[in-house]
Amino acid sequence: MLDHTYFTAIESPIPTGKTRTRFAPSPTGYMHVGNLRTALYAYLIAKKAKGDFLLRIEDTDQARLVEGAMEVIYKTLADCGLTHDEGPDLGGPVGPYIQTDRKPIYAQYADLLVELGGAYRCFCDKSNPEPDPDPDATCAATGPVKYDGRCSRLPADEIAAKLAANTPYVIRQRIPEGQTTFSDLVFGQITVDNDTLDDNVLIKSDGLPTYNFANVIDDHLMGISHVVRGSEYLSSTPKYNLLYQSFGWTPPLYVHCSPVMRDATHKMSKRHGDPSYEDLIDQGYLTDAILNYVALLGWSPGGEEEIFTREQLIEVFDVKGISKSPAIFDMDKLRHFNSAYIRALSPEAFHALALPYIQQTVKNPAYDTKAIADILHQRCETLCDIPKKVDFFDTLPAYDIDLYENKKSKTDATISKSMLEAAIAAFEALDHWTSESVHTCLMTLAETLEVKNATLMYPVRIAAAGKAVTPGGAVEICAILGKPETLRRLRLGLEKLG
RNA sequence: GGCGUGUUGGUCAAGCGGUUAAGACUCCGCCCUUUCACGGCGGCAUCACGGGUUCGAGUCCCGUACACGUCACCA
Repeated sequence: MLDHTYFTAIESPIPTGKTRTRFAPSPTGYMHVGNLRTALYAYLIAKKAKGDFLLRIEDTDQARLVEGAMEVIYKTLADCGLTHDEGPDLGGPVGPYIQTDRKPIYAQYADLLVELGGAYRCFCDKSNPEPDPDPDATCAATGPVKYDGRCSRLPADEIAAKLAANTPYVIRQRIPEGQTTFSDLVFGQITVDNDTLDDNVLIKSDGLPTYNFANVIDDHLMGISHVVRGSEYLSSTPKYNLLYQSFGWTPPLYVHCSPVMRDATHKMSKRHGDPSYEDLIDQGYLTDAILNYVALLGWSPGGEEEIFTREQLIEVFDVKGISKSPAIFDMDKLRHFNSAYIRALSPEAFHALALPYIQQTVKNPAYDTKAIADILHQRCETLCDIPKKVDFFDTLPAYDIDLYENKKSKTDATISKSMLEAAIAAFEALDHWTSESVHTCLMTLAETLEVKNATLMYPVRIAAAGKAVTPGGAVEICAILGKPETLRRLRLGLEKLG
């Protein structure tokens, strides 16, 4: 006989009606973009309702554990500001928060469920084949391979005998006849015939629960109000609802999210080389930009505004805006968000972020990295754009003289030559070398020469940088280069022009 | 194969029986300009298909196609 006081004792101390969501990854790999989005939505739902966001680790598959995966999860959540209120590291009122630490709890509830008639012990060992290498193909060819349920019909004395003989067993869910309906906040009401459902294993022979069991027990005991997860669980949700019914519990609200795709037919995946959160960071994307973009992938705020801080997202987020169809991850749009976030940074913040990238190609300590950061600030989409944009500071590239030919600024080799001569003369006479003085010097010179600014500026910039496209104009570049180096490069240009 | 779900421009998407079918990204053109970028203006381009229901359908119903998910002692 089961001790029912045990269950009352460990029933959740969380007040009903409180919004609580959870992010429940299994530590099997890296944090892909879809995962991050699920975590974000769960966080937003909780915080919008002034509720709790918990972290639970689903590690019941001992074979798939990956070293270091937990650290990636903690670090990503922390970096993104998706701070949890309860979790393995923080503890909390409904712990433990790691499933393998909850093993005794599942065993108790499994026994209860057997007693309640919602599950049965299965002694079949034949039904433990090696994992099918290609279950999809098998099902397509042979149809579904359902367990025949023979152990569900075992007489009591036979069960007792097997138990007494220590026969290993699993616990399977008993699926009743009829139909099961559940409601999802994104997909609406879904009904299935119970005969399409299998008597799934709830407790494995190693005594650990499967996801199918653990998620129900944990979500209930932890007082989870909204279960936010990927839409791959849509098909098994009826089974979970049946479990809630057997226990006499109220099921949570479901929020199933469609996947983030790499193209029309494939999910984002590590195998295809799609970037994880960490990869994106390495590629020079800002956390806030990634978060903002990911929030909008498969969710629409309704209005025309697209840029939101995390705080604004909490305010504006609504489950109603989550879309049912999958969304394709668009790197171009991420770049757009990233450049907007970079431009919105303070000059100091940008300099701090950009410095290591600048130093990849600008090693000459004479150059003012703050000034270089300033000319880059409004001009890069990712931090990784930086090194090659400023590589000309350390070494003047070998450039071709037709670079001097430019229609818009009305320059060609001949005009450029005279412009450089004039600029060199003016610069030689310039003692005080600052951005302002260089600017005044050049502007005055253009006026004296009676040419448009571009006609003078263009050749000076080409000679100074040796590149057609540069961050900043002639003035900024010359100012950073300093007088001697500017003059050296301008004279070199003059030489080239014959 | 069974079951489930989805389908508005190239991409993200708004739309909730009557709209010139929003907006953003991309791309193109123009303006601004010291190259580029930023910014401003403009442009290309969409309701998967077929039947209904209705005075009227992207919007509701049915079917078809296609796609995805699921059918593990994985989650």
